[in-house]
Amino acid sequence: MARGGGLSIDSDPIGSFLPHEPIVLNSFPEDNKDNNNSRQQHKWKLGTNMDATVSRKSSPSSTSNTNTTIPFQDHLTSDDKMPHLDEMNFFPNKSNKDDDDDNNLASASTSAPPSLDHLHHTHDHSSAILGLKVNTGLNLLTTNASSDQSMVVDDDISPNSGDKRAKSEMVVLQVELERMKVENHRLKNMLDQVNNNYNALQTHLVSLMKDQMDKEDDKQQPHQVFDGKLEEKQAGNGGGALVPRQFMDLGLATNADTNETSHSHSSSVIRSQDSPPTNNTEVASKKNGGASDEGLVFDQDKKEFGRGIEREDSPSDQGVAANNNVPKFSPPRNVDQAEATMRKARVSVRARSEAPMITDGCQWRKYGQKMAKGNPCPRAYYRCTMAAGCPVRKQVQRCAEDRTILITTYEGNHNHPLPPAAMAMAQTTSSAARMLLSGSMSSADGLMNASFLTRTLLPCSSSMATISASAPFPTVTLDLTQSPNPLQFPKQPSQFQIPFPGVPQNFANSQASLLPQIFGQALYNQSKFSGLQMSQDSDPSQLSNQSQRPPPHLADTVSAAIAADPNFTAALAAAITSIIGGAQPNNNSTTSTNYNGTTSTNTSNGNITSSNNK
DNA sequence: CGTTTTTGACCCGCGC
DNA sequence: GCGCGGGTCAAAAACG
Repeated sequence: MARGGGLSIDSDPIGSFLPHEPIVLNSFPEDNKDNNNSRQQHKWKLGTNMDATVSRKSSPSSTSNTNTTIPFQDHLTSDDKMPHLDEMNFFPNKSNKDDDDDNNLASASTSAPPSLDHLHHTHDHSSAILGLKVNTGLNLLTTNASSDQSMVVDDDISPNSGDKRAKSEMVVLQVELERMKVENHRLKNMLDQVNNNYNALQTHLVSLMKDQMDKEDDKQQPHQVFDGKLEEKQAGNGGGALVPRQFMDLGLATNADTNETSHSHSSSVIRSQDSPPTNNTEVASKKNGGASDEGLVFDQDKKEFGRGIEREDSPSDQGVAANNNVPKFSPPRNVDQAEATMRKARVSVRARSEAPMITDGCQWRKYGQKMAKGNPCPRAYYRCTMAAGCPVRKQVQRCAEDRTILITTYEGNHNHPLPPAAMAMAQTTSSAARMLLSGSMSSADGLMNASFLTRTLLPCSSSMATISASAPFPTVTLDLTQSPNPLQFPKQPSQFQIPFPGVPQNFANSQASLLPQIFGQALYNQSKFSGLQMSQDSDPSQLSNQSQRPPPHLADTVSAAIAADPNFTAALAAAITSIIGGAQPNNNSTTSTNYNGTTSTNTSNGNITSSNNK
């Protein structure tokens, strides 16, 4: 049981909410400890999409679930065969049933798709139509459908018409020709449109696949990550104003890896652009011996586990070090030492749970346990085992004051795709870390963030999030132990207690695993907003003002995710979708903010403390 | 047999 | 320099 206990717990819940990715979720059998899980899932995901597309092409009617997309796929299909207008059968069931359909032509002729149908019929029953036209004059578009059959009969019955009739036919034919020209033009436009859609889709698909590839590359060449950082750092040193800061993005890699859409690029953008600060500047504050094996794979790991430079210089690095960043990196050994003094951002989650660990969707391996000072409960150290060399670690410890409270502290960013459940937590920690980091840029910003957090994210809770940048690591603490408080979540508790099908879980676990989602989203948005604000307003007072009145959309998003939807699954999905769909926050502007090392405390709620030491 | 946990030892940073 | 505390390693044990 204990073996892979994390797994058995992990196999779970959050994932199963996401309707979008049933395959992924189902692919998490409880006992499957295979590290390849996540990768496989993503393969499946991609494969599924591809298959779906193909199947739609081959047999449009075969798709069952994605009804909304079928028509579009059909368009694509038709578009593939562009030339055959007649095959653009928008109403296959009607096809050539004539009469009744013709009755609809008149009214339909004003809209494009029906006109196609119309065209169909004009080809097949031109004679009938002609007969019709003869009797109804030029009133083609309005009442021509009055009695199609009778017209045909008339045509048959009275073949011996005079010249007038022939002239009338000519006129009718001309008119009809004219109309068909218009129809043709319209159809051409439609084709163009469909074609454009198809091309857009194709482009999108290609870009997605390209992103996928890029992610793979990123994994293999994480040095890129440090590019921006170094440059920034050098720039900062050159300016003399910047003190080496400690940045880290928790879970960003996860985002990049798991969010298959436009997200991927954003993560790289963040790393290279905005973050001089952010980045995995996972400080090399660790001991030497720690580096051993894992450090060879990723720079992050080197930074994380080893003294960095030594390992980067080591031949074993060559594979990865082939990239051009190493030269940039090697010079500043001083920088590396300076980094050693920098701190790691951490995200701590407090939740009531009887379980030894909260559910976060990842696989963890315990690698150590220690008695921590001031706490009779031992602190356990876990390492993410979902991928070799994943630098993410977490500490789990029970609260000394209240042993029902489990404190889980995350640090590091995943270097592999994650299942939605894990992504949720990763996103949460990532967002929180980003927020923290952006807050650490300056006391003013930190103030804003702190205030923001409580006022927007947690309007009904004054003590659920704590930002503490105290030594040695800046930490965001998400306190999930109070959510059951009816005063704080007046009507929500039932939602958070929704049992997850097939996943026996206690309430605490639910909280621990779900609430972070909401936090994550809100924090994420908040962080985003923070960056935005910083880019536009540098006046702390304005920032404070901003913090006083959070943007409505933020509150809306959060509250919508939490409360609006009675089905928490949907709410969760919405939250995740929002996260995935949104662009990564761009904290670029914050990089110019000096790290002034001040300590400030926001006592607005008496719970938010943002302090930067050193 | 492979994987995970346990646990003592070790390393490192920090404060005195 | 020394001790303390935090964090990690790695051999041994345990487990499935």
